[in-house]
Amino acid sequence: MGRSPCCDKAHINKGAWTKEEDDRLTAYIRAHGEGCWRSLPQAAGLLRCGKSCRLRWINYLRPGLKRGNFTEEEDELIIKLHAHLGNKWSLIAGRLPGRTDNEIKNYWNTHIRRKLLSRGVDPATHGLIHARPPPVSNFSVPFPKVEENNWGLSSTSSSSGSSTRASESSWQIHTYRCPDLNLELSLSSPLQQQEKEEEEEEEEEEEEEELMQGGKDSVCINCRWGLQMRSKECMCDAFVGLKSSGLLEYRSLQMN
DNA sequence: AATACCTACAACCGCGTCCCG
DNA sequence: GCGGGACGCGGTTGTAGGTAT
Repeated sequence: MGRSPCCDKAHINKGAWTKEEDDRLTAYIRAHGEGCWRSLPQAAGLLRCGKSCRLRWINYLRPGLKRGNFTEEEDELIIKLHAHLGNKWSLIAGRLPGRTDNEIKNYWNTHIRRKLLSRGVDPATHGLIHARPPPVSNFSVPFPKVEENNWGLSSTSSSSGSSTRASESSWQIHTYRCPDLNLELSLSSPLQQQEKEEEEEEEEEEEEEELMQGGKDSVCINCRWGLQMRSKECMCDAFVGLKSSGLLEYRSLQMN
């Protein structure tokens, strides 16, 4: 059962790469180019798994890689892209020349998460930590009668698995949950649902372009709902942009 | 100086997807 | 259409080096 291992683990090196291994891999790829990672180790005389070679090449040996600290501009770009794309590190890396997905992922988990937390922003959702629930009058959605604590000031330790180390355990992310409701907001008209789906790909590309141009008319959902930011300056740019060219539309509200 | 704890990041693992026969 | 191999991705772990006690 299960897939066969990618290589014979009994006869491969693991752990940190040596200078000699790096040199061998670099020399081989310079001579023969990338490709067929599975057979590369043997051909290059390396006792490594093909995956390991690929990772080493892509993350460290490949020419054109930027090493060293991320700039403030890169930080902000990563935050914007993450708000837009989520944990699609490879897509994010594609927007940052010279940076690798692994590097960005690590940087996110070690630096940017903390940076966002210090701004009062939940790095997982890009929403506010300790945010007050929006005034009920702003909703036309008929929620069930609210019981005590029904906004469910829920405490969850920050999300992403074991990278949330003990040092972060003191952080409690408080998010307001709608009681027993999985409320999915869709911004599309039900009548146009099918067309919309077909257009989504195009729009996504356009949005990405806008994003790259500085988020154009993006306004964060918190501003849209008139929520106060904890810090004085609004960080709309850090959130998924909702186009300010039109009102937030609830034409299609799906309650699951 | 010794030890515990923390941080950063390189590397590994397993799964999903793609491609080809 | 199906199955299997290879690749790519994201999550997770291991560990070296730094800092605090």
